[in-house]
Amino acid sequence: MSPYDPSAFPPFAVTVDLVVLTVRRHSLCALAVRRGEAPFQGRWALPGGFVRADEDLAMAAARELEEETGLCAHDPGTPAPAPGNGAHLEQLATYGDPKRDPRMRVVSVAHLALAPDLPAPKAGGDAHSARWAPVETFLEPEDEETGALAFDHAQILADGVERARSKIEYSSLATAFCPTEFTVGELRRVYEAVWGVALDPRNFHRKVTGTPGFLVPTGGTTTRQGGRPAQLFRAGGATLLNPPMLRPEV
Amino acid sequence: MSPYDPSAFPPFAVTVDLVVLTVRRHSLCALAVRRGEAPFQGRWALPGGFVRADEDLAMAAARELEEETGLCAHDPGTPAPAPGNGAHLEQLATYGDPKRDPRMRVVSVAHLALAPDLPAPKAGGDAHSARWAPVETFLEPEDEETGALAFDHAQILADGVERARSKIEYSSLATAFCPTEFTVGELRRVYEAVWGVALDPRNFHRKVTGTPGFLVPTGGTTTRQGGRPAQLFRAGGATLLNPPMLRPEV
DNA sequence: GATCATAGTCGTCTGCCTGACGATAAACAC
DNA sequence: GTGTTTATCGTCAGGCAGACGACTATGATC
Repeated sequence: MSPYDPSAFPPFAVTVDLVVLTVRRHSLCALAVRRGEAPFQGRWALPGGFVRADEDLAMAAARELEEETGLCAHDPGTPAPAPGNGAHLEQLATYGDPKRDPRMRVVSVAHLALAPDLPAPKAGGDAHSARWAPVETFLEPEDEETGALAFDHAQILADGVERARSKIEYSSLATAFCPTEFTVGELRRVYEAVWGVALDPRNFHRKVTGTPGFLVPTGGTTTRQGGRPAQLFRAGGATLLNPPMLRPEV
Repeated sequence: MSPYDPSAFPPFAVTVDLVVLTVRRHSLCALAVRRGEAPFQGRWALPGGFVRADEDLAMAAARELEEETGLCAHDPGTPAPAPGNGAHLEQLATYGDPKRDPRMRVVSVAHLALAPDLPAPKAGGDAHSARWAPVETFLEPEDEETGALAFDHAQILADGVERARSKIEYSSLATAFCPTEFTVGELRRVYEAVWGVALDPRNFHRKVTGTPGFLVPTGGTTTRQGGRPAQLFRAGGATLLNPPMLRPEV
């Protein structure tokens, strides 16, 4: 058989699913929407939807992200085009188990989005409601009310969280969780929330301010955390952290 | 519109494409097949094919890999089930530009395979011939005879090479390029070929033998490289290298 | 068989980075 | 003012990497 005979290929649906992460109240939170229809009706799921016929995968992910959160995605590498409401968006992995959707063959291209803390989420079209919750809520569903995520979304979320946890080690990705201007302490609390550990403020300060191009001071200061006023920084041009930030053992 | 209405989704074809890498004669080589039909007839391309209706993505990639090379893929994390002809296989990324295939909407889930040096490749079903060539041959197509890869395969190959280059820094992945038993020098030549740099033999030896669980001596020695006989090792259980192997600055 | 070339292996030294932690500074609450 | 909180600077010891010397064990060559 010719592998490109248009009449011979099996029919697939292609969707994008989003792992949208943010840091709220010192914990790493993910966005979930409640499913309004079968299967898994009433269960929580990752936001997502079909890729349209004329749409790139990244475009589809950015569109879904905007529909669900109002965030404007920007490609990694380029500085945020719309300061304040931009989000980091990157492809995560693709999930295509034949049985992952009971109705039909669906291949889902999962994307990972990282955003600063946001106002209350707005529900998307196919969801009765949406909410932020700590990732453990979905990954260790002890909570009777929440339950496990629909489809294979728990696996997708776990993969997205793991990607975020490892990528902030060697890149400036953690700044995607911060507003345009932020203090060293705020950035440290991002690392602490994502990794679930406590970091030494003095060593962290030395590391991030000593890495050329990582942080650029804006000149301003803030006292919004209480205590002594802290310098404000913006993310510098450096995207790779070399040597990396070391994640403490366990 | 309901995002899961089966009558509403646009038709997609889903393929897997393979970036198969090996180290031959001190250089990093990729497998390419010559296209036997339009479009890009006669041009070199990455091996690949359609995902079947009842097939997982990883299964499809493993099947294509076996068809093209005879290699038996094994999941990362588990030791090679078939010593000598096993290959590391992992998902790379998914490419879905609407115009990437001029005939129809094709989403390709690219996979990365790493294999020890192999005998001459055998041609797959849809290819007139297949060959190994240094990755630069395809990425910097100065060679008139070879030309650029078909479709977006140059980008896929570049992404696969970059994945391999970065992943051997912090994992034991480089052993996937080696036969079951290998010497420290052979492993070092893998790093040198993949990174295109020269490494200090003494510091490299100290690093790999000093990392617990990375290498386990088999007791044997070999002299196949000439010079003093070298100890033979197998890959140990450790899959992560902490601290990582440092890639020298360009 | 002596010499040479090649590769492998063990050590040494120096500089950089990290982790642990003391000390000081600048705000706010009372 | 005193206490609390957070930010920032400094010091010190240990670990690791880069540079490189030294020695070992083989095959090739004369």
